[in-house]
Amino acid sequence: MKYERKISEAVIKRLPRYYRFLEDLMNMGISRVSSKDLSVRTGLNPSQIRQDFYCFGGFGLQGYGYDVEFLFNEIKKILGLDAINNIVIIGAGNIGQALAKYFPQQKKGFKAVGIFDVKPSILGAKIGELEIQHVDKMGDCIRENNVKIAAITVPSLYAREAVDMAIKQGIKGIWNFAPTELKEVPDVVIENIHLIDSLMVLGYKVNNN
Amino acid sequence: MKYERKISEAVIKRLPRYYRFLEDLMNMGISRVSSKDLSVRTGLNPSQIRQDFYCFGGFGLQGYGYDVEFLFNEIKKILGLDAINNIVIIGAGNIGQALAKYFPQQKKGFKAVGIFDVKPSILGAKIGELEIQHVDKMGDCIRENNVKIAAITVPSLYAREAVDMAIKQGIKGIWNFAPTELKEVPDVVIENIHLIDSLMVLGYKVNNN
DNA sequence: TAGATTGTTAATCGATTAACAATC
DNA sequence: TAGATTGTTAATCGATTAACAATC
Repeated sequence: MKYERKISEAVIKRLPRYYRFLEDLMNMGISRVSSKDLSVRTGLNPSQIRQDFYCFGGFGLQGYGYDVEFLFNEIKKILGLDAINNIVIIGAGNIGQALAKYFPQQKKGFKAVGIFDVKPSILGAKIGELEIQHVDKMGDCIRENNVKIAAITVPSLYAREAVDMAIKQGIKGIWNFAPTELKEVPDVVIENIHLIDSLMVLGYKVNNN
Repeated sequence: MKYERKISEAVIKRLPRYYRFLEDLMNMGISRVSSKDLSVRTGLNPSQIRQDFYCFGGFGLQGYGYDVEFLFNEIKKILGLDAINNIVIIGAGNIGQALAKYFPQQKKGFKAVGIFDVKPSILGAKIGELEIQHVDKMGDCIRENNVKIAAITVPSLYAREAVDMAIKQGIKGIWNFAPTELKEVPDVVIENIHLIDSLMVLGYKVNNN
């Protein structure tokens, strides 16, 4: 079965983009799309688009194209967005609070179920629907809500510690916002959002265009 | 001259990482590093590291390695971090406010000099050192501070409009936080931070590990 | 049926890695 | 000088793109 083969990172990274565009098409009432159409809209090569879907067995019909809703739902399933994905946020600073407000109710398949910190002065404060709790309470929250993903929004210096703690409580995915490289841990996946890095790349391009 | 050749995207994206590691080395008082050392620390292949620096003419000494401070400063110059890079933030929602607090005073070479919105109820509010101003004032701010980069943190629906406005006022780089694909504009560089996409990729990996 | 467009293999392209001569 | 490690070219690998037979 095609699913068995390892899907490359490059392909996975394009899936959310397809997903977004297909959602737009659905909202526009378009029910059918060809790889050529999608190419024009996404800027990707039509061969690449077909190749990407082919990794999962292919979702189209020769001579017709792709059914928008069907394709949308297939990608939804692949990305695991048909289930509830609960996340916890470690660190209730600027970014942590912004995330807590951003994922209130299963926004796009993800939902923040807890935000944690250690700073006494902010414990108990309400961020949207959530209350900032002490990290000591995190283990319970993770187990009760079957949480697999933790967003790390603490200062770099404490990132390692926060990650170790999260993994000990059963977390399998780290969404890291600290501008530091976290050491790989077996069976745990790390996805970095290095804002500064991204801004530096942009700065370079602006100055060298 | 080597600088003239087009540097690939992949190389540029690794530069901030080198920069961060070299800063760490400096803080640890380490003055000399080989590509093999850097390889162990960054997880990158030593050949790749040398190849990357070779793109810019090479910064090392045969039989010795690289001088940490020299290399750090060269990368700093390449990334344009030896100058002040002012940015404006369009959209004073959760993310916009978090960014404004994150770049108060030339943090890592970048400085937010203005944050703009249209919502009357929040205009005038202080975010750290900055006051939320109406977007009508943005043009003046961009010219006065020679701003080249705008962070877009408005809802997707208004992203296109915000970008057009920014470009009209002379912006050359768009740091886009709206979960939408912006159409390419000649002479303007776009760098996307698609938080949802990143989280979806993480979710996929967690479920398929 | 004829036309369209996928699924799938093959070719190309670019990025990563290996190798080693140059040289400090 | 001998050892180390870069600069630089060559080989490998993987991702992208092209081509076209299959088939709706």
